[in-house]
Amino acid sequence: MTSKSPEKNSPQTRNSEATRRVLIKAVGEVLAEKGFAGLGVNAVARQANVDKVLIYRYFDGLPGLMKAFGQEGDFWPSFQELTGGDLENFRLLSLEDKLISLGRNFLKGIRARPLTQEIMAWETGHRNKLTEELENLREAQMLRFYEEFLSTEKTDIDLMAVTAIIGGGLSYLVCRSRHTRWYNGVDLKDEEGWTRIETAVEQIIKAAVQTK
Amino acid sequence: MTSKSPEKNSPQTRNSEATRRVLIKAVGEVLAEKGFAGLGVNAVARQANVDKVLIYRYFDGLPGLMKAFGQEGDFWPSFQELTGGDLENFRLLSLEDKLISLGRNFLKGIRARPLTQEIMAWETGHRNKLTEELENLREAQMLRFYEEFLSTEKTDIDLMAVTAIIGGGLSYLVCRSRHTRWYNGVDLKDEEGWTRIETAVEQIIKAAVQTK
DNA sequence: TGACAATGTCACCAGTCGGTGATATTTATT
DNA sequence: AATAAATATCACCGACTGGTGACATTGTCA
Repeated sequence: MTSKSPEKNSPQTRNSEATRRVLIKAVGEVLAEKGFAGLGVNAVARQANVDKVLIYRYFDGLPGLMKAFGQEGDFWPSFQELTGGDLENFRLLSLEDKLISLGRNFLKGIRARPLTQEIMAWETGHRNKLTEELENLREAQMLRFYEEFLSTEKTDIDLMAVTAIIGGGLSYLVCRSRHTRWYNGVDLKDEEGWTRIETAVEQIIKAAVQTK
Repeated sequence: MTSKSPEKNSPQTRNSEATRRVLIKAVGEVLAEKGFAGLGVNAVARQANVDKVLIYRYFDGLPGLMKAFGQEGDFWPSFQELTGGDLENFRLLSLEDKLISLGRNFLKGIRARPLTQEIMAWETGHRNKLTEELENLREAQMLRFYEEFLSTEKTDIDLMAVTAIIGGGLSYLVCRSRHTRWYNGVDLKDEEGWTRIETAVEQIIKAAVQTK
């Protein structure tokens, strides 16, 4: 066996599949550390300890790498999370209880995903392969959820529009809470503020559903 | 030799106050054209047709200039706008009608302010002198509005939290609509989608207020 | 063994960024 | 008119960016 001669610099793994994975992982790391603004070929390559030219070779540039990253991750609360774990049981709940559970679990799910928050925040102002990917995932999942659990419900209100406002509001507040304490007199840095929000969501849903 | 490019270049106004104004105006222009990501000393100075060193001299750097910009503009819907014009008349409305009017006018107000949208979108993910300034303005205004028109109302629901969710939701959807068509099955690029949202807000408010 | 593609490293490009020190020009004061 | 202060311009710095072509190393197959 030839001398490995690794003393020079990096361990040149010579394994394209592994390198791909390292690069994809590095995207998440850079995103977590520097945020979207710091995400570039140089930063990612540095983080992966790999030459940046490989990003072009393997992913045809940063957009391609971002798309690959988007397809790998656990970015949105799953049906399991949204329903509280038991899909069949969830199906038997009243509309009111379904929506309350959905709201509460959605909030919990995105609050537990800082990376998703970063992406959502960026998504509000920009568009790229990653945000596109994530957007498609979310939209498809939301519509599937609606089909699966809500489409048979009889109601006078525009369920999709109402959940859009509430879901958007929760996303907005969660994103803002990362850098801003107060919104409309609610303390987003304190757990008490979030219970206020959660209670308000419940009140809204209860009231809206009763409207027949 | 001396071949000084005579009037090829700027009219060196020699008027610091005017230069200040030109720079502040340039911030808005760059923001409108390139967005926050393209906002830097070089870009602003280029837009203002002024040397960038003046940004440091007059505003002690970009943050100071951004703060000055934040104090100049018309970024948030005024009380006039939010109440529909007639403050005294507004005061006589029922809580339900007050909130519906507030929601509708708030939506209208921010949809008409692309610069505010850009700032809000940025604010979701970052923090700087400008977003701080705007944040303070908004928070103060919202609390003043509450004091002035809503604090005397008797209700079982958490008015501030509910309006935080709805206001946040509307802000989120407006910001997203600039780059994304669909959210939760609602078409944000079509006026019909916005009437759905507006109707949903009304329904939510009506229902929530009835809860006694 | 030799040939060759796959894989990884390196050096360099032109462009932009924020920032600064030196200098030129105008205006106000004496 | 002489001088000093205010105002604006210019040239340059080091650091970083996205991107590319040339080169070195490895593994595989004939």
